Amino acid sequence: MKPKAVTLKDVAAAANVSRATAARALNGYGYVGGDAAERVRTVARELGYRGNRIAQALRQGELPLIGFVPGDILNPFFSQIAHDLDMELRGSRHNLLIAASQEDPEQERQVIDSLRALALRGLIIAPATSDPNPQLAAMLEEGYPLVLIDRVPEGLDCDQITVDNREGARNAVDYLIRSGHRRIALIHDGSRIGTARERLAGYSEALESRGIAADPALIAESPSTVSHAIDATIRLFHRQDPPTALFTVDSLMTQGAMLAFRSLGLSMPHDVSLVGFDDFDMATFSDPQITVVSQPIKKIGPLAVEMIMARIQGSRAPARHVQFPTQLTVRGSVSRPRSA
Amino acid sequence: MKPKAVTLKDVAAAANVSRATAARALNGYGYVGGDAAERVRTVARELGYRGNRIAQALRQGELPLIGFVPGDILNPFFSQIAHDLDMELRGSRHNLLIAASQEDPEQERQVIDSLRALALRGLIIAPATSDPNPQLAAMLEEGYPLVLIDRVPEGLDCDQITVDNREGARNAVDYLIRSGHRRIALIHDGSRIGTARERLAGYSEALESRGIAADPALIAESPSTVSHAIDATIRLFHRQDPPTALFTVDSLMTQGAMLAFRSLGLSMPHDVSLVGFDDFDMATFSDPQITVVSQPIKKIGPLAVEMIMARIQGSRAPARHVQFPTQLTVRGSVSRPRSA
DNA sequence: GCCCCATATGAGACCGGTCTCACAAGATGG
DNA sequence: CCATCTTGTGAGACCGGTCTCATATGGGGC
Repeated sequence: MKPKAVTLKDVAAAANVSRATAARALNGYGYVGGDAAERVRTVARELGYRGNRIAQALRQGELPLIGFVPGDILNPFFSQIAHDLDMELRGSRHNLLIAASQEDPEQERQVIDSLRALALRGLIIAPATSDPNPQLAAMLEEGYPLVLIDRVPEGLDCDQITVDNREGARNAVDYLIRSGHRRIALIHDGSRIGTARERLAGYSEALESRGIAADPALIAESPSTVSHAIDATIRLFHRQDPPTALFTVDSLMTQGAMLAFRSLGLSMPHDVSLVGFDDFDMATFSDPQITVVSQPIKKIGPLAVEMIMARIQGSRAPARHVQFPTQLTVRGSVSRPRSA
Repeated sequence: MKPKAVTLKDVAAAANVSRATAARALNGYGYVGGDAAERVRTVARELGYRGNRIAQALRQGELPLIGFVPGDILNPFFSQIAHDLDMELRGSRHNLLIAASQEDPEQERQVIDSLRALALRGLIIAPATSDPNPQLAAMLEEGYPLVLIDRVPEGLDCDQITVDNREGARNAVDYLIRSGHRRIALIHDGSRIGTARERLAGYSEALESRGIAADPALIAESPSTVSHAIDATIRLFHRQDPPTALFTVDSLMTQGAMLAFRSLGLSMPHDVSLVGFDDFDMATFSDPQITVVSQPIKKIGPLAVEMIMARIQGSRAPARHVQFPTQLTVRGSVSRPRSA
């Protein structure tokens, strides 16, 4: 009941050699006699010797671990990325430590601190806010391997992978306009999360470039949850002069809008058109299927691993800023407005 | 560019005390003079001293890490659990290492091996198969803290959390029978995964207890992916004498069935009834919403943490086998068969 | 036969902490 | 005033590896 793991010393003793020789035999470096090596390997197998990575790490400085700090693993966007990181990292014999920030800056700070104490080789983070972040700045300064995904704090020149939120939103809204809509509503969380801000900006740009005055009454702010989004949608469409189309800035809100339309008895695309940012499974399960701005999620994980590995291997290259374009995935939730 | 983390030695030197005293001051044990302690703490703060958990772990044997080996994090079932584990573990100042087995026994073996080398404090595993598992048996034998969830290898008396798959399936099928169905199809993956087998058993029992002969032609086997399930469903309903109801053993298959029905032009519940095992978001987004057997997913994570922590704290109590009951969540996807 | 070098091996430093133990003071007390 | 106890502190062992360096041995070249 006291497992007492087999150590190198045990193996060395059993094979009648010194720890140094045993280590050489097992790790295959330096000079080792053929039969000594043989003996050590046999004994190690028999004893069930299993190296202690902690000791190795202590000597060499780091554990083969990469940390990932998503906003929330429950979000399919992040669980896809977590999955890809896990797969990709396995190829480099690293393991993945996941600790969600719950989209809370303070929790994020603590989580990062606790991960750093573990002497991970690097961290992949989706920062909870786009406010300047001294903690990350300090790590970057120290040369700590760091890759930011999805969102980026202001003024931090760090390896990062984002998508072109502004353009994606602009395209989506422009598509609605080209379909004949003029009264296009928007739901966003007024959050610190930069992505939402950029999507809002894209919305405004699209309207402006087509000479449509933005109506502040059509812009709703709501926390990013399905139920809040339902409320926000209902409020928007309960007006005497309701919008003919809606653009939602994330998939949770899109789901909320779908449910709200159902309860309002509005049918898509006949009564109302909908475009959401971010693709999600349900978008293809509803009837009609939902037109969305899709992001190349599957490219993010592998690229993040590539970036962090480069840093771990000591690359001092200037920070890479990769911004993926989005793509408008046209499905069935948009048509010309009835009245138009 | 060579961060050269601040070590205890640096702090001790700067505070003009020995490492021993510095350690005592920082960790608050043993005797330390008031002003020495003060000095050490101040210096530590100024230098940005951050303990090295690896060194601590080497001395004390383990890192404050728990490993989690799910089948696949993309599966919402597992991402919910991962999320709960992460949250729950934070309370005990532990971090979560996630490495998916991809439902592959060989990969599982390797993953567990690589996690063990990291000297984690314990492992929470959803075994990929229910075949006897010597690796896990050996770990158990050694007294390694281990908690199994969702599935359990044969002949392993280990802390475990499962749900009553057989009863859940029996209830679901019985519900269909009580709704007047006689020709009830089943799609399962013929997998080694025990849960699927138990659900199949529940299906058979329900039929038998109502005196309905099971028709092998109504039992389809398909890998557990949406697209395979679509094919399987189509094959089942292309028969000259199609079933009037379908029971699917997991949420991916349920989704596949929904899509297949749509493409076949069958409308639920009018043309066909559907009950799925495992609740999922989309089940409430479709029209009609899907009747499912739901599992108390949110209870699993917290309980798993409780169990593993007890083992880590040295509990030698007999293995706990917790089996949660399931609940039939009746929604709108079942009605009396047309013909009946 | 002598020197040099390649090969094989062990001793021991080291990584950064924790912790035991010995020891030096000052306080207590009889 | 000496013995004893309480404090405060440092030296150094230790965790389990890695790795440098010194040493031992044997073969080849001259």
